[in-house]
Amino acid sequence: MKYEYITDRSDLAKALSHLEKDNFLFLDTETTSDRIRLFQIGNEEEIFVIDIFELPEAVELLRDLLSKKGIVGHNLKFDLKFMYPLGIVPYATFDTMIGSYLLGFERHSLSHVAETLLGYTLDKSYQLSDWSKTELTKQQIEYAATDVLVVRELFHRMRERLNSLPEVDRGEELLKTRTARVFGLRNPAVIVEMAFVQEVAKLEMSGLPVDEGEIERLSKEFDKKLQKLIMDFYIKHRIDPMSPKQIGSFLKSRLGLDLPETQKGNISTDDKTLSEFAHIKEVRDILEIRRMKKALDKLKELRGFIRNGRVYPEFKQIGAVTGRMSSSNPNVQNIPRDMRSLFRASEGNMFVIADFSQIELRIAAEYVKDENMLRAFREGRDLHRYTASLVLEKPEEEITKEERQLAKAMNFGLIYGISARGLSEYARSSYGVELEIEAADVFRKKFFRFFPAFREWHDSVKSELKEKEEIKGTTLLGRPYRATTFTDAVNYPIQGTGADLLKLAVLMFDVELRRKGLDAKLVNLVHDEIVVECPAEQAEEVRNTLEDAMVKAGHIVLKHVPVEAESVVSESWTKG
DNA sequence: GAACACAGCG
DNA sequence: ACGCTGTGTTCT
Repeated sequence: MKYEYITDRSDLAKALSHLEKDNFLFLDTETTSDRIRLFQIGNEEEIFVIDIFELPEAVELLRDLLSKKGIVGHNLKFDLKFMYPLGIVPYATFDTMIGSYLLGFERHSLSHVAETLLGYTLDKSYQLSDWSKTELTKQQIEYAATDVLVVRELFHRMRERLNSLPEVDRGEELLKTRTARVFGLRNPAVIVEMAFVQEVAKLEMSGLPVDEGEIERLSKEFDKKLQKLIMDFYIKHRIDPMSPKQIGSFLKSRLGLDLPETQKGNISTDDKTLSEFAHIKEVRDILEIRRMKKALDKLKELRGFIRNGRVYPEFKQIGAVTGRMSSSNPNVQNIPRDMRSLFRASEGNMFVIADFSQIELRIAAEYVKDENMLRAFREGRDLHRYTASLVLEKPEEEITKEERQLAKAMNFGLIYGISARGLSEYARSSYGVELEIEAADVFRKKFFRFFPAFREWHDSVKSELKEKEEIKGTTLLGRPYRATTFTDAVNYPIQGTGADLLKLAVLMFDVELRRKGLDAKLVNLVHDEIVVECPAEQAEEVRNTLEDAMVKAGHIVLKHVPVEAESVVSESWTKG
């Protein structure tokens, strides 16, 4: 393998001059706990291993060089988080780990992907070796260079595969972006994901500000209350209200309740089951204890992650098979709505919060090309109300709240792969609407009469799954998916297109921020919602910029249905 | 340590 | 009925 270990100033200048003609470079770093030790960088012919401990002045040269170059690497989020504090910001990114996700591989580490795509067996044992000592071993340096070599070979195979994905009829605008041009990419979803790597790195660095005092206060208060509730319950009934098993047998044999069984044959005591027996005092007590416990758990989780007034969650760029992100340590995508006021913009700043309205239904309408639903959206109707009026054959003005909720359950059913039993169940548990299975089936049939493209779509998915055991398709922006069940097959393209749209909106927002010289930070993303923190005096302009970016992204993804975004400026993560 | 139940979000 | 993560209990 051809590589050069650079510890000398004149060698460095010469090495970097060899890389100037390329549009993109292959890159990896080796780091100690807090900073970069080695910078491995190369083109198609050469690889240089630059020792930053020996040559700190390399940082400035790399800053200049990389500001004009695309970089190709594996899990670039990791490297970018070390590079940004040094002021090194690449012109564009291509991440072979993200490529692995997009191509639907099972495992995504460099060694797994190298094996899948190149048939290589990689030795990663040096990755965790000591990169802080003065003299690195020959093996360490060779290991460092090897990673770049592997990434280089991976890139060519991977680009070939990504560029061979089915063509889509939208997103042409994205083919002119820097990411597409620098790396020669043709699939709009791939272009979005590769560019989005930098957004995720910045998002993780920003963190999310919290009201630490309030979290401490509430923790103490809830802890006290919960202890008392548990103790009172135990004194009365001599069972642990935290144990579903004990609760199950208590409610069944001591109170004589007729509770259903779980899959494993246990007595079901979950919220949806117990809420039917909410007229019984003991059941209400259990539910109250559970609610309090949950709130306390969430507070405890948050508390352990606070560093100088913020939490720094980990975001997986492709956390779900559909392309959605996920968040952990702490998870900031499942904060209870009534606890969101615990997140407060820091001194002098405000949050700008925006979400897409009814985005998955709009996507579904466009995906199946249902003329009736598309028209309803174009006419600016409240779609749940409209559906209720069609199915119940009453004017929209006469639709009650309950009837609208029922229609909402039906509309959601479209996205999840509706069944009469599922609809009946969902209507009751999520919306408190009683609906017999027979009645649900009548509604379902009517529903499909009014939105015939959905019936045709569901039918064709079913028959395709009878012929083969899988369906392969793409989202509207060309993200590939593979489904083996009916419900997955109708859900993946819709949820996946939603993920495409959110990521595109964030990218377009960032471009506009830089153009306008605003200094807003992305601090959270929750599937159809974007949360930004910015100086209070810029908030209104940032709000307009964000909403505009979301709607413009909507126009790229959806051609036949309008996209609407709602936004607010707020001190805390709440509406208004 | 794995599997399950439960509960929060979109 | 689709997609997630965290906590705690129970089973092995």
